[in-house]
Amino acid sequence: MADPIASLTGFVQNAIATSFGEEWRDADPVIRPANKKQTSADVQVNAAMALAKKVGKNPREVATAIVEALKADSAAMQLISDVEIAGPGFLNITLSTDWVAAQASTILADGTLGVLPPSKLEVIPLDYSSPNVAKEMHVGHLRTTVVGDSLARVLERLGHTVVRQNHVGDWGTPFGMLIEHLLEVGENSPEAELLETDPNAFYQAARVKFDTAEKAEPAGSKGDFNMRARKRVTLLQGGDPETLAHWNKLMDRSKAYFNRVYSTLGVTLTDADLAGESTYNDELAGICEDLESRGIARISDGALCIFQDEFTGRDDAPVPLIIRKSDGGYGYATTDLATVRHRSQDLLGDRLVYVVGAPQNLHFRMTWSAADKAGYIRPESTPIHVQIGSVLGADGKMLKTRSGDSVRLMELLDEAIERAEKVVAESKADMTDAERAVVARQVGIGAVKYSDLSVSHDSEYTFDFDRMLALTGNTGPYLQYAATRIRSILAKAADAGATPASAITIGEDAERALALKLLDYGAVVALVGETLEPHRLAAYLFELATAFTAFYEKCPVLKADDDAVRDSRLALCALTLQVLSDGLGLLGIETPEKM
RNA sequence: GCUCCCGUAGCUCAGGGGAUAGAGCACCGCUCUCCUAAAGCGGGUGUCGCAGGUUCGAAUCCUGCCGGGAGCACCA
Repeated sequence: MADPIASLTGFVQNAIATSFGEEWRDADPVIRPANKKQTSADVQVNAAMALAKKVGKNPREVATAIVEALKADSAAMQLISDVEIAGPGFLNITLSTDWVAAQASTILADGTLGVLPPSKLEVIPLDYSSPNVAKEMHVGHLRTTVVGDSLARVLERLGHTVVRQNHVGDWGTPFGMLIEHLLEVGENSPEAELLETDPNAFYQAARVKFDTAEKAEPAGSKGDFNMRARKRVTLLQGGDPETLAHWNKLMDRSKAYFNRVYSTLGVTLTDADLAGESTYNDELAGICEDLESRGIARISDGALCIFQDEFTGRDDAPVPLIIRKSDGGYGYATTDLATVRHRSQDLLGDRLVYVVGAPQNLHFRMTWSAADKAGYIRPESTPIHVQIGSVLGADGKMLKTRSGDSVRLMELLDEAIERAEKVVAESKADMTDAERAVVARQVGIGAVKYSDLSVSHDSEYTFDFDRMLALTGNTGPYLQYAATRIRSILAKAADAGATPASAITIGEDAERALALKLLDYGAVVALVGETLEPHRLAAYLFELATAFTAFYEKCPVLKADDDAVRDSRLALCALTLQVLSDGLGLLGIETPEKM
């Protein structure tokens, strides 16, 4: 275990137990990074204040006892070079520099980078992206896709089994209209092509046809587009083979669009991860029958509903979860009941993670609560909603184009790449066009992803190209740049025949600070796996890059005074590059070879 | 009306009950015979929305207000 706090925990617990008795062993030792304004120490132990009252001594006495017990423990003193009491009973611990160097050497040599599997490995169905067929993915989908994909990578890195679930909207009433429209324009027409290039345009065309037909012809008249659309819904839900064939054509077009976005974005989702609403079609009637027969659901205004006292609406009365509409159709409440049941009972998920927009929170809580009452969720399963905040434009409102339409995702990504290309072209004029195109994509996409991942997932955030593509500050390009600088050093070293040392030795403060920061990586990845908050990893990587830059300024590598120092510094460079690119990889961000 | 999220520096945002609340941007000033200056260093900013409470200790936890956003019966 390389992480200093985790490494110290057992020793501090021992010290507390020997000083005050075994019953206090499990008390939180409250070990935190030290407050750098107060001390030059590395970590602080704040257990004394918390324990004082409980053990009937004053905090300084408690602190003194812990210090003495620590000093008597030769194993503990292997990693501690100094421990002192400050203020009311803070315990400031300075780590042994030799220990820091040894740990850094170890995680470089064993290739773990300090990332260890958690005590319990889980099966985690992970719902993310989940766009709608025949609709443009918008920036909201972009964010759930980016955050979800990062979580998938982190959880898998830790050893969990992630079952990606792309819960696409591929079913429901609009599909009658969409299929009819597709039939009218022809499956290979330019209009059908829109499904892959501008899905909203296709959807809107169908919509307009539907709306004007409603006005132009009385419903029910022959040739009425609406009537055909409604009939098509019935056929679709009834499993009519010809209708299903049309539906499949529609799906293929949409899949092509999704895959184009995913591949531009560098996201791990494939067709194998598709688990859309349609997958649950066969289960919906059974669920309704089951819930109605057991008295969990009842008819209200013709719709089959589940009322739960803890969820009330505008008039203070319980708000219904509608599982079968009065026209006999099913909405997303029913498919989501089937979904959570499937993920719990068939996939045998532990945490059932839904990376979905924050506005759906109430819906999920109602659905899961109902599913729980129905016994659809195993006690071992915990559904979790990772709430994704809305993306806002510069005006503080939901991001829209000037004309009020939603922003087309592919256009947005293309613009990011285009802007990145300009930046790269300015500074790296010697690149070939092909090289530049690759780097521009890596940098442009990296910038977009990092800006999504560097703020907490549940806060709304303001979309701003200029800020995310800046090469200074806390941005994707800055971190990518830090990585390429290290690559450049290592490449030059290799040319000169120098190789990184197998053991890191620490002389300068900047080396020590960098090594110490590197030791935190495993703990950060583990934390992200628990809290499902990738922005903590982003923040860590920025701190690491900052620590590296300080090292880079103060400690010449290739021009070090002697070969031993140079090789040790090369090892620090190598470890930093590995952590940086591994960490960026967990965020789904590539590190260019040069930029 | 109910529920969820949010309110921290001029702006965008961090902040796992711990000491004097941080970072980036923006602004000003320095620093290249030096491994990528696409950089670094220095400079100063806050009634942590308000009021109570819990605690040795609260931006953090609890309660109540104020202000903003979102959701709340047949679209998903």
